[in-house]
Amino acid sequence: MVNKIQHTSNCTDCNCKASIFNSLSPFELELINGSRFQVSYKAGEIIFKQGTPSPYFVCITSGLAKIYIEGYGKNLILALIKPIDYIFGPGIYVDNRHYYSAAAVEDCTACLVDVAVFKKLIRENPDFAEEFIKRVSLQSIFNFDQVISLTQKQMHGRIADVIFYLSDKIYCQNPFEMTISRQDLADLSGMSKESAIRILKEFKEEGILTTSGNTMEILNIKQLRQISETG
Amino acid sequence: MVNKIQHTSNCTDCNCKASIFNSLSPFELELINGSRFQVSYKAGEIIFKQGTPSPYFVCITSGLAKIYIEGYGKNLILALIKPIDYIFGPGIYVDNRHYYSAAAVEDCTACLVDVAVFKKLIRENPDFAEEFIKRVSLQSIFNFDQVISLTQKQMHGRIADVIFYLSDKIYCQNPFEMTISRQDLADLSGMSKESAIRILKEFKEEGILTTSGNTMEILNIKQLRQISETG
DNA sequence: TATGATGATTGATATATGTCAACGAAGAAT
DNA sequence: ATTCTTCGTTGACATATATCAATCATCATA
Repeated sequence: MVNKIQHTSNCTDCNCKASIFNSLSPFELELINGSRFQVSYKAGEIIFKQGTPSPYFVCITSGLAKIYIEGYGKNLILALIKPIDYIFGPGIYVDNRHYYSAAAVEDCTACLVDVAVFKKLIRENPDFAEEFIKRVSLQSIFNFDQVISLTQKQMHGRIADVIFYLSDKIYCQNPFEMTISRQDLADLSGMSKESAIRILKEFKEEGILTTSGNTMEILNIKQLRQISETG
Repeated sequence: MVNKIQHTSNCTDCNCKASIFNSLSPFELELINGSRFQVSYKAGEIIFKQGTPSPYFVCITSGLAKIYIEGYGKNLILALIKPIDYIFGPGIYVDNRHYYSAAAVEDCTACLVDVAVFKKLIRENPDFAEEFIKRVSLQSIFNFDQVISLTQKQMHGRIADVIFYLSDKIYCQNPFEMTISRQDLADLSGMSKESAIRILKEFKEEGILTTSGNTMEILNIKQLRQISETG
């Protein structure tokens, strides 16, 4: 399932490293580089499973991945991860276990870095530590928004939120190609696949958006925003 | 609303400081002490509001507080905070704003510490930084459990989860005195107050728990656990 | 071309849950 | 004691949402 690939370059020269690494010195980057290896995943493959040990810090360098909690019979997607971004879990500083699973949505390549090296740098480089805490904080804030959407909005509002998430944060264009499945859409918005499809259909009927094949275009952003805000 | 109170002691001798401060030296504690002041809140009073600047790190030294997100028409209680625990928000490292509100559920006293001092110590003391990250991580893990409960369990399971939270984590005894309102119970479990009351009534009818006045006792822990797990 | 397999879509139905309104209880204020 | 206010409780009802089953579309494979 996991194919190790030769190092294609080194971290110092890498132009696709996550922004958090900007706070590292060349020497520190070399440390990262020494423990790093590169892996590729095919769409659908699992990167790691909830509950398993967490020896690596995962940085997605191409493709699209999802992180999701395996709950009671269904999954909740916490976020989609695109390049250049990394996946870290709260377990790293608790019991070194994953508290969610990760899987490739599109074919992916990733750099894996030894967690011990990462933690060492957190201790030694305050700028790096601050960047890390900042990143964790941003993720928390995002999760807060998500929880409020999931627990206090009805299905229409939740789907609207997810569509904006895809358009604004993930694909970053308006007619965009949905590389996630309807099930993923449902797992992002905390509802059944059938319900998600029905809402999408209603949106199409009302002229709020169109789909053709896997391409989706938001036609009436204002109205969709309205739906998002009125719950 | 907020009454400043004289310092009753100093941080070095304080026997009610949060465990994270154990990693600080006497000198560092003195830094904290210098910027610290003590405040008391009456039950119901707001400690800080979502959206406002976040100049202090708040440590609850007596009483019970709640942190909650003000959403669309209703609130979601993220956690109850009891002594000796502290309230920190993700905004501290982002834009220095609060991303949730805090209020006293019971009469409370709290120590407020300048965020700048706190951040300075995070930079200078790696043990302190690690403890902080660990604490943030634990909070994240707790939030994950909460989100899954809220989004994937039905009302009975959610109420069961909240009752265990109160009994095991907050009041830490089995017949316990509920100092939170029914509305708080509802805001903890993401449902309407009426629904929360109805579930409680069913649990009483089935002999799972009893209430008299504000005292609640779980009679059938096994069955309640079962309800929590089957959603 | 035929044949599956997988995912997307639709319809019918049951039910979990919120909303609204009324009422009761307990305490605070007059 | 009386009034008022807040909180807890209950019932009736509407509806948001999941579930189940069937059909359809698409694509890989024989």
